[in-house]
Amino acid sequence: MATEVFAEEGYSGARVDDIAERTRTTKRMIYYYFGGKEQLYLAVLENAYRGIREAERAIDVDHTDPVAAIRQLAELTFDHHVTHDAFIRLVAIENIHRGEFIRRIDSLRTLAQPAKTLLDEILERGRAAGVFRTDVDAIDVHLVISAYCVFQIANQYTFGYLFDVEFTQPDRRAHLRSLIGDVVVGWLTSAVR
Amino acid sequence: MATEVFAEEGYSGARVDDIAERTRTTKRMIYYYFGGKEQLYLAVLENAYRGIREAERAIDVDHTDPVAAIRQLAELTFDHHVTHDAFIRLVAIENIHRGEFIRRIDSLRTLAQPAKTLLDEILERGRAAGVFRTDVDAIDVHLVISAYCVFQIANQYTFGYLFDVEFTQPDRRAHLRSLIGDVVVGWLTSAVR
DNA sequence: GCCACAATGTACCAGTTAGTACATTGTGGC
DNA sequence: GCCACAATGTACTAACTGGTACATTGTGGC
Repeated sequence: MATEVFAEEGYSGARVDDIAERTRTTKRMIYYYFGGKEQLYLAVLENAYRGIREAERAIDVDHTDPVAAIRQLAELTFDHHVTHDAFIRLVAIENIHRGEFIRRIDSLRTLAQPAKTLLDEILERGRAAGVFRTDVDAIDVHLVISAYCVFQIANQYTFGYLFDVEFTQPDRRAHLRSLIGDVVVGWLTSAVR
Repeated sequence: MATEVFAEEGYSGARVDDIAERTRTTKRMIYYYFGGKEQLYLAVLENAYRGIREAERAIDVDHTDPVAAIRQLAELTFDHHVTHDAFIRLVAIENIHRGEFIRRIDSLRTLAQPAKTLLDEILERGRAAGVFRTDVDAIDVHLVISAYCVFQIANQYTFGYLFDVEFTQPDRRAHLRSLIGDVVVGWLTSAVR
């Protein structure tokens, strides 16, 4: 699929002929239906984000206990990233291009809301129960969780090589998974200095 | 410089002619001294890592208080990443290539040690003082800090666009900077569940 | 001054690649 | 069966790009 080729090779590295061959169509068809390489990439990017947000909406955390809920959210987000590495590669590529393509896809902005709403709700419950610190908002938490989950996939090669960590080994992965839960719970339940 | 061109355009996106022009030499010279595009990229990568590790060694945290020390380390690492975004872009590119180039530069592995040693020492002091949790090692902490600091630069365009966050705005940056300190301190000083 | 060789300039090539012109084939409506 | 037009196949090109052949110039040693 075109997604894989772009995720694998980057925008300039991806070859339209290559994509045509792998999708068992012809380059002629790609130009007929998409218009050009750039539009194809835009379609791939939009499609990837749409798919990921769809999957994200399935993340349902229905604990009454906000501490358990936030831990579960962190760990499910972790799992989610592990199973969508092509998407993460695509996002990395898009950031190399300073987001010049994604900025042209207006429809994606609204897709980010569900994640934020769920977090808002958990945080609010935790604050009301007096177990969460009060100087943290949903974006902060989402940033911390995303950063960790994305990094652990996106930068596994350089970090793994330099610090001799095998990110894909099951034991290691289980450790990494519980780690982000510990980090977020420990942080949110600590006192405001 | 060649570093900038690779950081800006990626490996396949970078043009040898372009690099030649910007360095005010000729393509001929690049082939004469480096041998080819790939060797030039390897030299750029090695050079970038060497520079960053050099700068990292200057991060000196000499508090007796391990809590203050770890916060300072997190915040200095944050500053460090803010000022070295070309390096971060290069690392992102290298990870897109699954680290195939960096793996050929043996000399880089040993450079990662100082960061780990410093962390080991702070953690040890904190555990001895009974203020840090005991189920965390230096790599864990380094991973959490790196993930956050790298992400906040590397993914600023997509995350910023989707969640409407302006990462470069001074107020925002100050908030992000203290945030990683809060996260790490809150986490490390929390109880092991 | 001259030699050996390092450093550099010039012009080029062979392979690749996004994109297209043009011809041909399918197909749904009547 | 035939028309209009959508869908597809074929063959091409113009521009680019990494890499090189060959000629020329600088330079340190004697």
